[in-house]
Amino acid sequence: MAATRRRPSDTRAWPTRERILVEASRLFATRGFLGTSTRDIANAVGIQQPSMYSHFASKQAIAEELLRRDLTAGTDAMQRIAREGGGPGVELYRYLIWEVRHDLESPFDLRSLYFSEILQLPEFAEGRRLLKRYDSLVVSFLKRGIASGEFVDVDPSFAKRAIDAVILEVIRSAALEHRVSSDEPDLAASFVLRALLAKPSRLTAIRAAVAKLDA
Amino acid sequence: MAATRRRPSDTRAWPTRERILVEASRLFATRGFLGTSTRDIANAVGIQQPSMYSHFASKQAIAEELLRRDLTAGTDAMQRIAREGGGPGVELYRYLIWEVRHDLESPFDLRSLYFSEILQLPEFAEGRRLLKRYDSLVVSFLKRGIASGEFVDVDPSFAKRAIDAVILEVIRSAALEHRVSSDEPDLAASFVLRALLAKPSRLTAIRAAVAKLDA
DNA sequence: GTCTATACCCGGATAGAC
DNA sequence: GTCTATCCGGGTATAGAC
Repeated sequence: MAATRRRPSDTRAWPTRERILVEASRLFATRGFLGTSTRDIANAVGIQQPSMYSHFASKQAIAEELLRRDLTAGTDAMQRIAREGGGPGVELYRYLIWEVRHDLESPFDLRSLYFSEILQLPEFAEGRRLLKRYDSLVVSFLKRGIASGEFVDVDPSFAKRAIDAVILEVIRSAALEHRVSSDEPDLAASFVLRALLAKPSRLTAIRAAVAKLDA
Repeated sequence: MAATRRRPSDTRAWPTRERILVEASRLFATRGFLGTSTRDIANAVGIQQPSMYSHFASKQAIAEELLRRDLTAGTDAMQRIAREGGGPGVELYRYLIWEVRHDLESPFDLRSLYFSEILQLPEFAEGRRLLKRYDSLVVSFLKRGIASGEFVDVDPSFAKRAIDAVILEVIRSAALEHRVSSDEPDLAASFVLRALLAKPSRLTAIRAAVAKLDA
């Protein structure tokens, strides 16, 4: 069971603006958006606190950019995988693998932004809009799987929430334990598919089909 | 699909100490522990900020009491259900129903304390200890289910994390949407059991057995 | 683009009157 | 047990030199 260290990237050579995004996302994840000060971020980056304002107009602008990048990447991946086809089971499995891998490899750690209620603050209207678009993509995808009979007949909104929850937990424990087993993406995707497939025994065939597609 | 409003309880007659715990848990959930000020809590309770210190020595002491109450209740319920028997499937289903109902009916909202990393702060050693005890109870229970063949052969630690994630998500969206469908406990328990049962078709029988036990 | 200096408000916590 | 008054450190953000 191979283990990969999370975010091994040496960010010292990165542009300051990128390093602010990376360190801010880490601090937001552990201390919350409201619990993170601009001084904390500046300290982690290694600059003085006011220097941040050459790159971002406010602390909120940092969170907004993180949300925008993450949500457009997720939406793009969903759409690409749906275009490539294979049926609901294969597509959901591929998407889950992509999402978990993406989250584990990303230098950004965004769980706090989705989990806490800061998205409900009036200032975060744009992030809310992007999130809604992404949510309805996933729900309509689950609906197709249920209608086709490949997924069990569960409330698609509930299923979407359960999927998000499992993904978030994988990211959370990866950050907490600093190292994460490399089969975490498959563990998560398999857990979700077993819960959703009308015939869970199809999981083996789906895994094989995806391995072929990605080869 | 009946809907129950969350926490309808009129807390105005409660002792101040209890009201502090209730309002603090709500604020911690939405703004984080670090993002919540003692003034926020006092305002929500309707007292002046320094009056809180007649009831708790510090903001941290409030969080500690919330953790202690929640973790001892969960551990007690797990142990009671395990004593009453019925086999891994039945016991896990019962426990999940209990947990989700308990969380939805509780006046306290503790997700931020478990989700964020404040538990990692050195000050929260007692909470960490209680959480570890609870976690190992759940894991050893899952191990028995796997050994007996009733659950599929998954990493029990991963399964525990996935279970926690689904429960947390149910609480989260209940708080977010202010009302929650009364079959949410069954949706969550069924999702988890489908993912874990070697024969997901046993779910119907398990549900029936539990209905009989609880009648 | 980064620095120092600074404005100004909000944070947790204590003292002491009632 | 609750109040007012207060301490002081830390919060976001801006001004202006280099």
